[in-house]
Amino acid sequence: MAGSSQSLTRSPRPDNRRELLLDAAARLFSDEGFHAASMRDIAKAAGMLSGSIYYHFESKEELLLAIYEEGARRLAEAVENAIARETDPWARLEAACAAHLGGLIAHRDYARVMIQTPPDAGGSVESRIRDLRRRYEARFRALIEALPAPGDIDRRYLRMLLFGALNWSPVWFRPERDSPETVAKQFIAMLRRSLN
Amino acid sequence: MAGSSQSLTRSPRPDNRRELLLDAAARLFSDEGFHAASMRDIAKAAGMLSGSIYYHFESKEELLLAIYEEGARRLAEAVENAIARETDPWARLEAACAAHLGGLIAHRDYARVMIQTPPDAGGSVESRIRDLRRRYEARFRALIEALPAPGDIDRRYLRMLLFGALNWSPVWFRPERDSPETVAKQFIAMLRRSLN
Amino acid sequence: MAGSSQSLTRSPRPDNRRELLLDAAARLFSDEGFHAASMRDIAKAAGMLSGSIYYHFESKEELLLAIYEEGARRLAEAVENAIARETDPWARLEAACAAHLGGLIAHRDYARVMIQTPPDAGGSVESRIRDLRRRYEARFRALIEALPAPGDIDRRYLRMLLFGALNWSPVWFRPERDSPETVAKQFIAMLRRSLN
Amino acid sequence: MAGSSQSLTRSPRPDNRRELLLDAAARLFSDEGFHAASMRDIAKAAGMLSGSIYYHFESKEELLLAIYEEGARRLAEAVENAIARETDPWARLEAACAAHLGGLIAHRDYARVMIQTPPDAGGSVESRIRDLRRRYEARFRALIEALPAPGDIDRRYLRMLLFGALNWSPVWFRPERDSPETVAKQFIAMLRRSLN
DNA sequence: AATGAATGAGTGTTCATTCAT
DNA sequence: AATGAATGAACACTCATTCAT
Repeated sequence: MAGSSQSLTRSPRPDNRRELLLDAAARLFSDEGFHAASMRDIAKAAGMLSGSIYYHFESKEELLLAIYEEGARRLAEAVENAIARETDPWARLEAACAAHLGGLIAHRDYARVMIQTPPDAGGSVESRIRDLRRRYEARFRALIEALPAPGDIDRRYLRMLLFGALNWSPVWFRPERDSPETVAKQFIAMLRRSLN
Repeated sequence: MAGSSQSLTRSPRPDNRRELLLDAAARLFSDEGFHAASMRDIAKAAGMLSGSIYYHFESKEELLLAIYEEGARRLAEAVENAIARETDPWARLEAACAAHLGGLIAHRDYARVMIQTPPDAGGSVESRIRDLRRRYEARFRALIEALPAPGDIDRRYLRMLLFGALNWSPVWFRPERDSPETVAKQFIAMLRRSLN
Repeated sequence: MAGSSQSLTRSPRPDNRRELLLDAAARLFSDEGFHAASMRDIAKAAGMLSGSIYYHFESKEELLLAIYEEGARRLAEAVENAIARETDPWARLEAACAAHLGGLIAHRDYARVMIQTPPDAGGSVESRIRDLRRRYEARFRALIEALPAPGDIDRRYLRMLLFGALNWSPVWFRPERDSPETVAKQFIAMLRRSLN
Repeated sequence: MAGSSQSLTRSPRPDNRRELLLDAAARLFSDEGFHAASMRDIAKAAGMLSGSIYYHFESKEELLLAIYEEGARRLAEAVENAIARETDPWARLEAACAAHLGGLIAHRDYARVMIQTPPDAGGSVESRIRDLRRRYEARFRALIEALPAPGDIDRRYLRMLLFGALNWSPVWFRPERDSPETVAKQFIAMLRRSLN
């Protein structure tokens, strides 16, 4: 009785400490890089001491992995929702690009961690991160495969051109200047013509 | 006989220690990142002790800057030579791209350090690095400005598309599979059509 | 029995780690000088590792400052108590000198750090140390100002004579040979006559 | 023939490099302390590289010893000349004090190194430094012993009072404000009265 | 008489991590 | 769920010193 009433009155927020920590880490990882951001700084930004992080995460690398997972989940969800509304292959690709770019604004820190983290970083969680990356990119790969009529253009280089541009966008994208839809429309417009 | 010939070919370390150090640092910075690569590791890779580095470079950041400078110098030289041979704006841009991609193969570590180093990293040498980056990118900016007939495509997004693809290329470019000339030709072909 | 008494006397390190560290640092700073004493040595003398110091003190200089503060606090307290018991200006000055010399015995290491640390040492904590020094010396300055009848003697040089002797005393003072009261009485006797 | 003519034309300055080095070291030792002053800094201040010092001095400690010796020599010479002109014991002591204080101005860096160097610093040259110090102080000890009529004042404390004041004088002595003769006259005036 | 280049131990400090409480 | 306190290895960097030239 006492126990149940206690569990009802206490802690109005279930596990928001983990989220807080994730947000703080995402910001520091994306701003300063994985190695330059210290557990102390992350803890301080989340309002706790560095040792306390280890109640929520086993290690710094697991923290990175969790951010990567969360970032991939959010971006994938946005892309999924966007392409579900379109049927034309080019429209689907453009919607995916717009959703990806939109995700960079909405989830800036998580997205930048995803993109900046080199494929060989992360030590013990390296393979799991590579998996997430591959799975996320697979969506775009499929969307490009679904395009009609390659013509004399190698589909692979088309993919690399688009991938590169999307992944590099955090460097130059400014929400106050660029809109995800406009950028996506322009990118697709340039490439679309090359396949007709 | 052996003695005299030896005295001619002697001097096992004339003045190439600085270069050796630069090469080792470039490899480690590009493989593991600036912060993850330690001065001890760099020194060991160059066959000396960590303290000895400081005879040649004032700090780790100065080492990074030196690599950046050398990388920018080599890539710029390659690009300069390439575009000097062409007059047509599109041909010049394609030659520049091929030279840039070729430089990624010839000077892989230096080039990757240049590209991976985020614009806000580097502490005290940050501004000098940003300068080098800007100067190198200015070449491509000029080449794109020189293109005829923008049409309904925003030149800025064309530049971002190409920049992104070029800068991302170290991630996917494999010399045994991709040739700089082929990639450049395909990239330019895709974009050229969009402006006619 | 043994168990319960043990649980009462337990806690081998309650919160005296900071004090322990301060004592160790004071001894090493006073014996070898600020620069010659290493954080590793200080830590070892306090029974911990060098990194552990930084949980208690932000830097070596903050450690110096803390010692200086503690030393100044103890000496000032002793002097304050001593002069409070006297009303005659000369008796007050003599009591202050005796208390100062007595403090050199009771808090030898702290006092020697105070006196040996040159006014221009200490880097970032320099100004705070200078402040402490000035405040401590102000007591003696005031006591000397309160003396009657300067005569043809410049009060400033009287102060310098006494200051110098007091500050130099750690060099020659030996508790087994000199008593604070005797030394103070002799010093004051010599100077008192010069003002009548 | 070639040799002798060479030795005549070359090097118009016989061994001024050693002096230059000594001056530079004295300044740095006195300004920053023995441990804080590095051989690199000393060398740079003397216009050479750190390794070159070792042609002139066997070690950093030998450099310290040399400065101490030179300082003691200069001060002793000044004191000797000064007391030779006086016959009255008090006049001789006052002349010695004035000469000592005058030496602090004329040979500021050397004198400060002498006074600031704690008796236990210097490692292998420690005993030789202690010797020099003792020998210098012996002069003053003898001058005080030569004073007439101790009265009820312990001669030892008179010596400590004067020694302390003289040794502490670098802390407060400012040539633009204090003259060696005035300070010496005032100091001696205060003490003289106490022995009559 | 001095240099260029290096050494290896040492500096103060920070790191991710642990663990009893 | 988090803290206070510590660990031990690592960090970038500096040190006095050496030595072939």
